[in-house]
Amino acid sequence: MTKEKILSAAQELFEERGFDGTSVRDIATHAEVNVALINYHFGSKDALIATLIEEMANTSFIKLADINKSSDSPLQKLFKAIDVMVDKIVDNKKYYQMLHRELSTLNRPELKEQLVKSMKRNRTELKSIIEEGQYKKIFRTDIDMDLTVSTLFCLLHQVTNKAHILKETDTKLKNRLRLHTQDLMSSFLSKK
Amino acid sequence: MTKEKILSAAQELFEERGFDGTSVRDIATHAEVNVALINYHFGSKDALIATLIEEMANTSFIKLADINKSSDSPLQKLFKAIDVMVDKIVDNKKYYQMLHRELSTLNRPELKEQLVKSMKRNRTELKSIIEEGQYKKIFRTDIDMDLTVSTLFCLLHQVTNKAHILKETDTKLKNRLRLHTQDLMSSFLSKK
DNA sequence: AATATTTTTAAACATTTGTTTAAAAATATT
DNA sequence: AATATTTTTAAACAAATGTTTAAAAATATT
Repeated sequence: MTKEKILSAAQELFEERGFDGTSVRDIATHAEVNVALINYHFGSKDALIATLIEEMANTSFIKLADINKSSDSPLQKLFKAIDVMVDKIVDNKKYYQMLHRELSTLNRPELKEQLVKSMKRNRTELKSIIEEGQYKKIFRTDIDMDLTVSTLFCLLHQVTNKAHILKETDTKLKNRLRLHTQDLMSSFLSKK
Repeated sequence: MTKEKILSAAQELFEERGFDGTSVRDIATHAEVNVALINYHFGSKDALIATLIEEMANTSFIKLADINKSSDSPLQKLFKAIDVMVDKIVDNKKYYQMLHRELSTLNRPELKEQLVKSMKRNRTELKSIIEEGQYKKIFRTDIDMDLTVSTLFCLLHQVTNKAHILKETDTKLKNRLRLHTQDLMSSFLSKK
């Protein structure tokens, strides 16, 4: 109970102010709990962050494997993958905002590695969808695969940072993002 | 002399560890200067940051206006603009890395506003290039302009974060980035 | 019911933070 | 050369940080 209260208070404050910007006293106050309990239950602030990052690593994993296994065409798979990613990212805007913020701040390599690893799994799934399309002669092969996959991800994640975009309702935002991304990727990958 | 020493030490450390991660004593040591001189010359750490952000706002402005004024075709203009931006961003990787890191951390609205403003000028220039292409019936008009411009910028800026990409030489990196971006944008914007 | 264990509390601790002070040194002005 | 101003220094300051402590309270075990 206390542990959960601390964890959710920490997550909430971290999303808002970042790891460094949040003190253990902030967390304790917000969780309505004594300061010492954070160290009692987690050992240290760093350990608390590590616990939360483990959870983050799972949250940031997007299930694309099923899509990849289906019998859809590569383009259909790509579109479905974009669908799933757009939903997940827009539904967890604040979380992804924190993820990227901390990813560029975090100075503890093991924790960073954990986050990068979970994101890499998504990249791999997406890459194999595109490669299937190339193998089936539907997609161009003369592309920079690495930058292409990166582009797709950074394009989706950009919404978490753009204040003016975030003003829209989630439904509208999802639609815009989905259409734009699918349009962009299919224009780029389709053979001329 | 002292002021400059402090400023460049601060910039260096901020690029590495961020505003919050750098203490005034870090800066003083690195600049080989007494701690009190930071407050003597700048008033406060915050004022030092503000001074540096002002410089940053100028650095992050990329001169695209000349390109826009030339008699090139919209596609040529777009390609030239990408050229210029790729050069600037790759040549100032660390700086842009800091820019985006702090942009998501900074809690002082006036400073944030300053940075956003200088970046907005680049967006405006790029938008007008694309709009000219649309007006001249060379580019598609059924696109999400806002997301398109955002995509272009986040795509270019992504290199500052991807460790595996940064291992390459600048020349190679610039080439890859330029080719990929130009390819992507022309595939997307060209009418079918 | 008595005892042992776990959890919570308020207070203190040691560091680190940005900042100020007051004297010393360096430089500029007369 | 004497004086005034600016710059630099070492030391101290107050506030905030993460953490520990030792006693109290709550809970579990016997």
